[in-house]
This record gives sequence, structure tokens and C-alpha cells, in this order.
Amino acid sequence: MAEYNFREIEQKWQEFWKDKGTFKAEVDPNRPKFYSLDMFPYPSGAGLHVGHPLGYIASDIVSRFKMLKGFNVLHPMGYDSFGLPAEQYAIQTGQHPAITTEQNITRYTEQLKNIGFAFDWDREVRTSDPAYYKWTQWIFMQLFNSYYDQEADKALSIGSLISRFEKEGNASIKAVCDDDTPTFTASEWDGFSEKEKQEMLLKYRLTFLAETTVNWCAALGTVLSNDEVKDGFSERGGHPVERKKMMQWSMRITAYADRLLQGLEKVDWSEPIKEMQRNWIGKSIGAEMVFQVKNSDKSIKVFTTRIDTIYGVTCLALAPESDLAAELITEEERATAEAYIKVAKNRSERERMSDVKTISGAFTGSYAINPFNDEEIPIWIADYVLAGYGTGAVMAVPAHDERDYNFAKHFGLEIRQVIEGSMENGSFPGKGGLIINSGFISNLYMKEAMEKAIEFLEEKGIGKGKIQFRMRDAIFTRQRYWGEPLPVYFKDELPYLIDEKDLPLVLPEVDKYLPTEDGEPPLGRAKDWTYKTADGEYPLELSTMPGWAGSSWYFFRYMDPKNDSVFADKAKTDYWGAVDLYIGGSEHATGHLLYSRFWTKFLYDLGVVSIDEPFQKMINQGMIQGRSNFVYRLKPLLKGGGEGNPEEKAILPMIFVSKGIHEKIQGKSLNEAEKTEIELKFKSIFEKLNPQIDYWGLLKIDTSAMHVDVNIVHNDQLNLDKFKAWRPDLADAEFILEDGKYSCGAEVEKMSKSKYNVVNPDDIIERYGADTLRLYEMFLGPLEQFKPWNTNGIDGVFKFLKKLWNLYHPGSGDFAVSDAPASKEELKVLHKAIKKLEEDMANFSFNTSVSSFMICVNELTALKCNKREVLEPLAILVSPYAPHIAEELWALLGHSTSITTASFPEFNEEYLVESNFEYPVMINGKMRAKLNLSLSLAVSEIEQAALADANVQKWLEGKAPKKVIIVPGKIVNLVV
RNA sequence: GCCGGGAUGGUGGAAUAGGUAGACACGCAAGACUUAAAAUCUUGUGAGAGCAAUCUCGUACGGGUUCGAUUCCCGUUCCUGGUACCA
Repeated sequence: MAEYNFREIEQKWQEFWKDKGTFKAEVDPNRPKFYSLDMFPYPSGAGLHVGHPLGYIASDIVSRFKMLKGFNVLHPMGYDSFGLPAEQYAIQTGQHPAITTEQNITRYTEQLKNIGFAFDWDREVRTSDPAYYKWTQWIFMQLFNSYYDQEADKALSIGSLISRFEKEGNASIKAVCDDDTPTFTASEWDGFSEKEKQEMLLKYRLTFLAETTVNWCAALGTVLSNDEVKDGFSERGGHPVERKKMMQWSMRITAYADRLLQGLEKVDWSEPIKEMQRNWIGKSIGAEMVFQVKNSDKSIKVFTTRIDTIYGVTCLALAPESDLAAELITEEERATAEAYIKVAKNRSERERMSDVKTISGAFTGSYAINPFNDEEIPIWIADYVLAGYGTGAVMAVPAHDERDYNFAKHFGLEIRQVIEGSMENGSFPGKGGLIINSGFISNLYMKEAMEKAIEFLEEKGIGKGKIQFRMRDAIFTRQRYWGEPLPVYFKDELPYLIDEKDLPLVLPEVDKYLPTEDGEPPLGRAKDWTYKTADGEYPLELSTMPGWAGSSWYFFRYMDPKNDSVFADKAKTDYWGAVDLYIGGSEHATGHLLYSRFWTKFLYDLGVVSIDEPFQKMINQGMIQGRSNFVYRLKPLLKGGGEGNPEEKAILPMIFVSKGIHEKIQGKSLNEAEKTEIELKFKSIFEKLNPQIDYWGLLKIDTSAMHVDVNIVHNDQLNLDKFKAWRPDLADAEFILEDGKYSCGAEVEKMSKSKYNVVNPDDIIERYGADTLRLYEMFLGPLEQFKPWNTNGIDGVFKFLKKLWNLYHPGSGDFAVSDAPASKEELKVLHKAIKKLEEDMANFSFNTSVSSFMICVNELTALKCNKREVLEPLAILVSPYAPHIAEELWALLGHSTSITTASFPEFNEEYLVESNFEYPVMINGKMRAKLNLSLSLAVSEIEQAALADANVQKWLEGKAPKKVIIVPGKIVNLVV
């Protein structure tokens, strides 16, 4: 009697795969490659929950499918193991983050192995491993040694830039550099001191030190990213955060802005993700021009995308932060304007953002001259202008821009229409419309007007056409301990790279993981954190790299994870190429996915890899949300507000009411019996208090919801014994039930420890096995859709596996397959499944595949089929989804090698060919009859047959149909 | 606000070059087996009307195109993801 014993089977095959090295991938030029990758996980202390493996299961299915299709599959897994949580834990406990990280990785790996993924574990990488971050540091050094040449449109070496400086200075060099870079000649360069030269080069390097405004959190001693700041406080810990200027390393990702934009055309990603990246890069084509301030030597530079509306400018608006704004304030306006600046500056960024409706601003008293018509334009200060974008100044055209319109309307400024159209509904952009009231560009259309206007600016030397990007350079340092040290030391306060032979620069030990007393990053605590060169000993950089450093190139390291002489051998990266399938969440759209593309393009420019887009095809799986359960505690309140006095409160009973009663209390619709039950529970308590007081009369009853562990709730019914075990402090609590049961409330929320709604895959595997977990996660719905986790349907999937097993173990339960040829009908069932599976795989529609497996097995069971000719291919078919049971069946069928070495069954159309079709016959578009007819019938014969049918005749009521629509093999429709 | 995605039975979902709405599964109900329970199996299950055959309604809502619309077009509501005044 061989039952489906998943525990035994799964353990057996996981060991087999490990011992035989089944998933070891090696370069093989004779086979086509397939690189399947999951987004790099951070090994958190909470371990894996059921949401994590969703994407891994999908990529595993595709990987195994590709193996069956003859591909050489690279399917690795590793850990993005530097990160804040381990450091935070270290600060609290003093435990070295390396130890915590190691423990977490061990747990993750164990959990992943239990699910039976086809990972090549020999290729595992960890970003916190010095053998790995040696190469992260190496890439940083290459960036430091490069600049972006706009003529070559690629990164070139700093060495070649120096030789050009020596020959011709920098006037004719088109390269991406800081805005404040001065022009110099070859002889001036020659005259620069070493320090001046280095300072100049820093303005060109692809990674550079610069003063940037950052979110500084003094309590945490670190800089936070925008999404780590909530309402001016740190998300973690709630410490105050201020905007502060600091010296930070940055990456000149803006140099690649255009190529990052164009590269999107080449990759097969979902349109929303591409769109997010496009918006993030934010390319605007326009013009930059200078307005002279009247009676002053000062000028204001603005960027505009609508230079065609230059004659409609009736105001210039400056950001409150700009220094110029303060300088332009005249005596008469000083009081109001300065007060406004103070208020506007003090408003937090979030306030300014969320409060779009309120229009505010102040007049400076100064005027600027529009060079096109010499008109005087008032200069205002307005907080809708951002200091960080463009030039921090806007030429307002109220007639054709909504924000400008609202501003002008609010302050009673002139609104001058310069494009033909109606102003009835306020401003209108009028893109492409006819220009009017605009001097020499009147009667032109947008494109031509813009060209003419830019020509005018260039002639007068007061402006030019310009492309502006929204994207900023990326800050590359964190004042943290648990990250890669930068391979940089300082001499005369200028940064220099350490020698390549000294890589990796290993993270030093420190006594505490906190900033030093004088505010230096934690590395400031390290002893001997210096670099020794021939001419002396110099301090090393104290900041570390951000989380995205290590994850920006890991997909190359998987190709050659142990190499010590290069980050990855070129022959290997050439063979494996780009990732063919990348599965992960869409939350990385503008972070990881942009930085990885940037570094890949840079490495491509260096010539060390041959691809410039790392991820060819990407699928974004939807998050699995948690489903929280609630219990409702009765909360007696003293009438007229306030709670009872502390003494009474302390002994008030813990009473939980079932969901229905909670709803009635909230809706004030309790019936008498329920009221009495509650009252009695309380009375027995009150009797022990002062019997003189009518407590009940003083109380009003309310309820409050409390999260309860979803693992002690089944079908929303609370297991009372388990509840008491879960919360021993509430073991004496009383419960008011409905129909003898306690019903819990439920809500869909993010899966999180604090909400007690985390479901662990280990529990599911323990109860049903990994194959059931894999199938069920897929069966839940389309991969890309967000969905709450619930185990309501898991029994059906488990039953399916048992039925599958029983096909190979008919009757008595012993393994038995017949070598007799399969019937036509049996083959049809099989090939229907093959066809569906191939289609689903092409569409990444895994849920429908599981359904078709079920249909297939149901039909074969009905046919009592146990023919090898059908069951052998069936095992292969199922193997990507449920690999353990498939391997076991494959072995029982007499094979000694892994099922992954089998070939995917060839689909044969012949078995699906039908001779007959049951035509739905519709009268006026409604299905009224069915007719089983031969598919070989001509249209006229079908019509005859349909009209001859008694049921059809009944509906026609003897009349001839007005119109007859016949689609052979599909439908018959008669219009009366 | 702007840009995406979505809304189908009690539940998860299936079906779009426009062609039988609700596959598959859960749940529920009835029955079989069992001393009993679990497991398993069988049958039924969108709503309403009817003894029944059958009929009417039905894919968020309101229109439209069509012989025929869950699918295409226009408008509305709600949910959800991203983004934050980008000149």
C-alpha cells in the first residue's frame, strides 16, 4: 500500500538534487542558455513568509520548463546582506551584524531549500562577503577614474581627459561636469597646483564628492532617503529630521539619463514600470534664458519648455530658498517679503507638497526686463517654485499654465493670452496652437516659434535650447557601519583611491555601531582606520556605501561567483548575457532597476561586459497581502466620558464578544437576551466591589478591536484553547459566543509581525508538503495581481496531488502502469494539457495551468487510464510545478536519472482534431438550442440543419429569418 | 492633482483577433461508506419565477456601436499601485 507520503518523497529528492548536483550550471556553448533570476532578497530576521516565495516559485517553474526544453539554465540565489535592520539590531544588542546576518541567511536558505527550488546553490553570493565587495569597491574605483564624454556618448578614462586638458584646456571639451566648472586653457591647467588639478577633476569624475542637501537625522546619526522620512520624522524611531547641507559622495547617473531613457525601448518590461522610469528621469526639452533685473547688474536665469509663450510672461517667480530672492527685495516690500520667506522656508517639504490648494507668494518690489519686448515684469517669490529643479526660477505665463494662472489670479497679476483659443475655462496649454500678440513670432505655430525664439536668444547671447532632466545625481554614501567601505583616503582634504592591490578594503571592527561623540560615522571609532602609502599615513573615508551598491551588479557575479582576479570572466558574461527572465516586485522601479541599468551601461562603456541592458524580460509579481483577524473586547466606559477609576479599571473583566455582537453594539441594536448576558457577566464582578454602587447603571458599553494571531483562527472562528495558550495573560478571559462559536473580524492588510497575520511557509509545508505550497501559490490567481493570502482552497490542490498519485497506483494502491497503447481519447486528454501548458508558459499564466492539470487528472481518472504512454509524459508535464512528486513517479516508472533531464513532450495537433462540433444556435443573440454537427459541413448545410431543428422552429414561429450568421466551428445566429 | 492597474456567484478565479458567461477549486447542502468521526466517493449549487419543461434577469453603474459586448467606444462611481507643485 503506497500512499502519497509527501514528507518522505520531498526530503528524498531534495537530498538527491543536492548530492547529484542536478542544478549545477556550467558554460556550454553547444546549448542555448536561459538566465532566470529573482530579485535579490534581504535576509530579514523574521524569516520567509508565504508572500516571498511567490515570485521564486514562478521563476522556478519557468527554469525547470526551460530545462525540459533543452536550455542550459542559470538559476541562482544569494543575499543582499548589507542593510539597516541588522545594524539596528546591532545597536540595540551589541551583537555584530555579521553574526545576525549569518543566522538569518542560514534560516532563509533552509526555508528556501524546503520548497525545492532548482537553484544552483554553489553560486550563492552575499554582498557583505569581502570576496564579493572587493568588486563593488573595484567598480567604484572605475567610476572615480572615469568621466562622461558627450561627443563619444560614453564614459572614458580620466587619464584621457587629463591629456586633453594638457593640450587644449577644457573650453572645447563636451563632457558632463558640475555646473560651476570654470573654463581654463592648457597653460592655465599647467599652472594649477596638484590640489587645484584634483579639485578640477572631481568636477568631472563619475563619482565625486559634493555638497548636497540631505535629510539629516541627528538622533540616528545618519542621512535618510525621502521614503525613510515621514512628516519630518524618521520612519524608524520617529526622530526629528532636518534638511542639511553635507559633503557626500554622489554618482553622476544624470550623465546616463538619455541612454537610460532610450534603453527602455529595447527591454520587454511592463509599460507601467517603463513609464515610472520615464517619469523619474523626466526629460524636458526647452530653453534656458536670462532676464536682466531692472536698475541692477543682477540677472535671473529660467528654464522653460514653452519659449513660444515668451510674450505672455507677466511675472517671474523665484523659489523662497534662492539667495537671489532675498537680494531683490526692495525697501518698501521688505517686511512682507521677508516674513513670507521665513514662513515658506519653515514649512516642511511635505506640507508644501500636500497643500497644493493654498496659493501663497510675495512681491519682491523688483522688476525684470523681457528681452523680447523690453517690458517690465514683476519679480515674485512663490513656494510653488522648487529650488531643486531647473534654475529655481519660473517665467510665469498665466494664460497657458494652470499653476501660473492660479497664482496670477490670486494676486491680481496680468493674464495675457498669446495663443489662439478660448479663455472661458481659465488657462489652456494650447500646445501647437497659433501664436498671437507675440511680436516677431506671431502667426507661427509652436515648433517654428520655439526655433525662432531660441535663435533670437542665441544671437543676443542670453540663452539657448536646453534639455533638462528631473532626475538628480544619486547620493552614494551613508553614515553607517554595515555597508561596503569606500576605497578612498584623504590627503590635503582631497580624495584619492587606494591601490587596487589593497582590495578588498575590509570593514574594520568597532566598539559600538553608533556615530562617534563628535558626530562622525561609526567607522570613526575604528582603530588605525588609515591608509599607508610611501609618503605617509592618511585617514580613510568614514562613510560606507548605500544598500544599492552591491545589488547593482550582482547578476554578473552569479556568472562567475568565485573569481578572484576579475569581477566576472568576460567569456562567461558573454555566454550568459542578459537576464532572460527577471521576477520581482514593482517597488524597485525607480531604485534598484535604475541603478543596475546605470552600472551595466558603465561596465559596457569600459568594455568589460557586452550587454548594456541587464534585464531583458521582467515580470512584477503582485504582493501577497495578509488577512488579519480581530477579536473584540468589551470596553465599559463611564457615562459622560472618561474611564472608571484605576482601581476599578484594573479589575474590570476581560470579556470578548463575537463579531456579530460587536457589530450590534456598534450599531446599538443588541437584543434583550444579549444585553442580559453581558449584564450578568459584569454583575458577578461588580458584586465583589462596593455593592452600594450601581456600576452597571453608570456604564455604557463599547468594544475595541484587537489583532489576534491568524494561526489560531480557522475560517474566521477562533480556537479558544489555542487563544489561551497564545496569551497566557488572558487565560481567564470570558467569551460571549454566537451559536457556540467565536467569530473573528477580518481585514486585508500588509503582512507584518505586528499585525499577527504572518503565515509561514514552513507550517504549510509541514501540513501539506512543498509541492502543494508551490501549486497553491500559483493557483491563487494571476502572478501580477495583488491578493490576500488565505488557505481556503489549499485542500483542493492537495487532493489533486493525491489523485495524480493514485493514477499511478490504481486499485489496491500499488504502483502499476500498463504498457498497452493508449486510446485515442486518453491521448486527447494528455495533448489538450500539453497545448494549454505551452500557451500558459508563454503568457506566464501559471494559475490556469494548475486548473488544466486538474482537468487532465480528473479526466484520466474517469477513463481509468494507467498507460505508460500517457502517464510518463504527464509526470514530465507536472514536474516544473510539483517537482518532488514528479521525480518520485519518474523513478517508479523505471528511470534512474532526474526528470529534469527528460524532454518536454511534443504536442501533436492530430489528437485534438474533432470531427463534430456542438453548435450553439442563437436567435436574436440569445442561446436557444444546441446542434451537434459535422465540422465538414458547408455553411449552407449548417443553415439547413439549424432551420430544420424543432426547437429552432419553435422560436422562429414559422417566419423566415431576416439574417443568418454562421461562423463555422463557432456559432449559428438567426435574426428574426 | 497627474500616470498606471482593476471591479465577474457565498469565496479565489476562468473565458477577450467580439461568438454557449461562471472552467477549475473552495465553501455550502443532500446522500453513500463508517458504531462514530476523519478521510473518500456521488449529486446539486449565479439570482428570481414555476410541479415541470422552461422563462426572465445577470460580468461596478449609465449610454453607444454590433446579428451578437465580460471583451470595443463615451461618460460616472468605487478600490488599488506609483508619483508629488518639474516650469
